[in-house]
Amino acid sequence: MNEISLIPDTCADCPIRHRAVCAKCESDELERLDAIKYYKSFKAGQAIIWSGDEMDFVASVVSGVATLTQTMEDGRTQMVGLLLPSDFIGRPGRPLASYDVTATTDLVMCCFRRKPFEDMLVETPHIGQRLLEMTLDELDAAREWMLLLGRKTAREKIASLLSIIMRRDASLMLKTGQGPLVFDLPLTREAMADYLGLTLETVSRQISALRRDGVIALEGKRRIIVPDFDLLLEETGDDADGGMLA
Amino acid sequence: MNEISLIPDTCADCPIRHRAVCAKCESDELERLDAIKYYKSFKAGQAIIWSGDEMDFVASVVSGVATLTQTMEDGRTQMVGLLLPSDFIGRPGRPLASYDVTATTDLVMCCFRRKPFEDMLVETPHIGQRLLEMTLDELDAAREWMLLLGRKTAREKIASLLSIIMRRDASLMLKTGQGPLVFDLPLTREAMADYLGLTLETVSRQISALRRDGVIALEGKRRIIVPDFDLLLEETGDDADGGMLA
DNA sequence: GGCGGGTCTTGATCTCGATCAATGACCAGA
DNA sequence: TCTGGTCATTGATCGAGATCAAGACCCGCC
Repeated sequence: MNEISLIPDTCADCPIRHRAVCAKCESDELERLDAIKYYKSFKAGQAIIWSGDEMDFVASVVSGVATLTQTMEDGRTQMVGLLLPSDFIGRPGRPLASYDVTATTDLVMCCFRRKPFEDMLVETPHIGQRLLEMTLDELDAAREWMLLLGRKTAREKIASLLSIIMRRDASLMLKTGQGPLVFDLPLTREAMADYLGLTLETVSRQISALRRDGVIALEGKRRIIVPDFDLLLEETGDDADGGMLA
Repeated sequence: MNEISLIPDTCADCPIRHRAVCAKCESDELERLDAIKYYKSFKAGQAIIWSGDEMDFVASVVSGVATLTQTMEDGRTQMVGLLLPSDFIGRPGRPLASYDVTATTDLVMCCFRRKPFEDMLVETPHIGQRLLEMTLDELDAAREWMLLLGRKTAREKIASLLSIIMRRDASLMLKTGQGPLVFDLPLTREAMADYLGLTLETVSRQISALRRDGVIALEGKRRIIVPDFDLLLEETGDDADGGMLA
């Protein structure tokens, strides 16, 4: 039950050491960060922050998956961020949260008290430089996502989401021999719908359709098997070369 | 015909001096920037950059409006950025353009040669700090945009776009007496459709509907008159307080 | 002053995904 | 073992926006 074993003893042991906001830090900078940081764990489904909450910290996702969502007055919900290990939560200089943040799997965060973090942002350039890189990457991802939301069909949206999740946690992915790739969806059908701008029924139908057509196979509800990754890519509507950024 | 008169003589005269990437620069930093900069003008409709092009500069929009768009193989197009004066074009460290950039009005850009700009980014923290702020703002805007694309109705999308354009160039806006606000759309119906993830026919129909319902009035095709801004805001689907970021 | 092309509007019809509704699968707890 | 709850699937029908099509408006140009 206790997830404390997943919390790294030192930054050197940290699974996101080389990809998170601290990636460029020297050991003296890490020591300074160490003094203002603490770990926090959440269970799958638990709310981390509500939009409008006061936020006295910023954080990195150490393990697990969280989502950023916006909700309209009448309840319509859109996911606007999918946070995987090493991703950053919060905005320096902003005291109130702008989005709802929810853990969709069990999750560990490495939190930094906001004020001292902001001071370090000014004083130690490595953190600001890394945060700029990460923010530019997120902006690129947001722009791909906008193309998906505005112009892709439901089937293309599902195929795109599957390939995005596969790519983003490629390191954690289970490989079965040569070809087929296996991974677990960290999202419910409803969360997938909120990501894609669809209803959960349409998500379910399109997953069934992709299964019928042999593009994917299922093991239980959450485990996806992709026998041929190129076949999945063709269904995304992206360019053959992945439509990825040059 | 010659737009050269719109090019500022010195940075002190520059209309975007206090909002662009150079906003935090001291005079010595401005001098360094000055040595690597040049102005470039474009006519309405002209392509500035194609996705995949080599880009040996980054730039600020000085005056006019440009768009960032992505196009799928079959021609489906989605706008992913609307660049108004002071907005930044290009990504430090990236030699190839990721998006098509097009001038939708006559436009002046202040370009910086990329390599020396990247050097300054490392050496003078003010530029990197400002670029980080601007990028975080763009990311917030992209997330609002995702909510619009994924969950808003066609009518809400149009109302949202109108209020976004009004807000963003509020400074340039023509005020007629007290209440009614007047502004010119810097986009064709087709560009609006690409912004909103709609067809141009639907854009046209919804604009007509908002006109019929008295939410807006038209003067020609491009000039919009808003008799009551609150009425327009109600049509956007956003929270009463603008749904804006805390 | 009429012609041609770009831009915009409006109408008729179709279709994809939403909505409404029922059922199934799975699991934790009584 | 049964029960209630969450999550997912599938079917029937509806409707917002896409698509196809026809004109209107506007402006520069020969």
